[in-house]
Amino acid sequence: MAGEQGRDDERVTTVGLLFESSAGVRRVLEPQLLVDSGLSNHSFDVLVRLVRSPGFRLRMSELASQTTLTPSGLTRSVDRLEESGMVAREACPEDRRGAFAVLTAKGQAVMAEAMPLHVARIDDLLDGVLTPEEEETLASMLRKIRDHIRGLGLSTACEESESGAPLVSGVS
Amino acid sequence: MAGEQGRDDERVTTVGLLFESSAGVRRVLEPQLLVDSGLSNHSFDVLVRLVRSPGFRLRMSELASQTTLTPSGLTRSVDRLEESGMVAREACPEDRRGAFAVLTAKGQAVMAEAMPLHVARIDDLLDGVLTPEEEETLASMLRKIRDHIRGLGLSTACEESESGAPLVSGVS
DNA sequence: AGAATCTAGTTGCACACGCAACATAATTGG
DNA sequence: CCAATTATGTTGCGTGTGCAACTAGATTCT
Repeated sequence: MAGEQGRDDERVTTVGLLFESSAGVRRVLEPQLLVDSGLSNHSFDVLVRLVRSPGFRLRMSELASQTTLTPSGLTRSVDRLEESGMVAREACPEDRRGAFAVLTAKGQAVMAEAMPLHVARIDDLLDGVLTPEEEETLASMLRKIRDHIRGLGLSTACEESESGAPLVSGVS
Repeated sequence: MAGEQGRDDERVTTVGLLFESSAGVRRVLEPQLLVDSGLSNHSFDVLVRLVRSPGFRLRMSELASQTTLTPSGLTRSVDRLEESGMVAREACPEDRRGAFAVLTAKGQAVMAEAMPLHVARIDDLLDGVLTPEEEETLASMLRKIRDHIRGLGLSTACEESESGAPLVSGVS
């Protein structure tokens, strides 16, 4: 079963392409973002979600599931953002174990400056590569993939028992 | 230039979607890959390039530029693969500072088992999300992006002087 | 109500990554 | 032919990340 190559292999390639292009875009954009605004990609990601949220606030868990970070990574990321004075933690009145991350005035100012710069960088990078319709198509496909993955068990994985044990030789 | 929101913002979203879907796919696939074959995403990536190369061999630099790793990261990655006995380093006769990474018999065996499993995992993940034509379209767009980025200065960045200094407040 | 279970968020730990500096070898120039 | 420059690959160091274990608060069940 599943021994041939060809159509199956295309999917591996597509996934590889997804990783490659994502990493490539990131490798180009991240240093520029750092120079322009002093922000890492992850920090920017967090701040973007906050800017777009009503009241500039979001629950930690919500933030974690929206960004590409795990809860643990998000905690550290927000720690750093808090140290920089761009984000503040606020207790949640209804759920005393929960916490909001809220954008401070400084955070808003930073983003107000960072966004146009970043948009310009992206334009520099992407102009002439895809037509506007292609970009739209790309976005819609990526959205489908993302939504599908979000629909799976994001938090606690449960269905893990179909193949059981490590099948490949002993690899440490 | 590049100050309004709207169409410009779409691109930010598209790039965000690229990061998100890539990270999401990876978060799902990587643990499965580890259980199935004992390989990390990066290791698998390296091995795939080698499997597809004539003589199962590739120069370190070539490998670095093809994968999502920096030369430094690749060195460590190949170190680990070498410890596991899946890859061996071989001196390059024509260029005595260069090195080949070559797949050992064990490495080939591991990949022979890992590939079908991984393909099945990807099928599980992606089936029903995109039509075959959509997948093809997606792949071709991602390829365009990747190729465009590869065409830029991959190694030593040179054109970095258009905006000069950090423009946003003092952010540490 | 009280115990068991579950959820939100944080931390210890180990590990992998990138950057910058380095060693070594090839290439170019005087 | 020997010096300066460039290219290949590896290491020291700092940092960011995820996993698993943990604390604390909510929820459910009897």
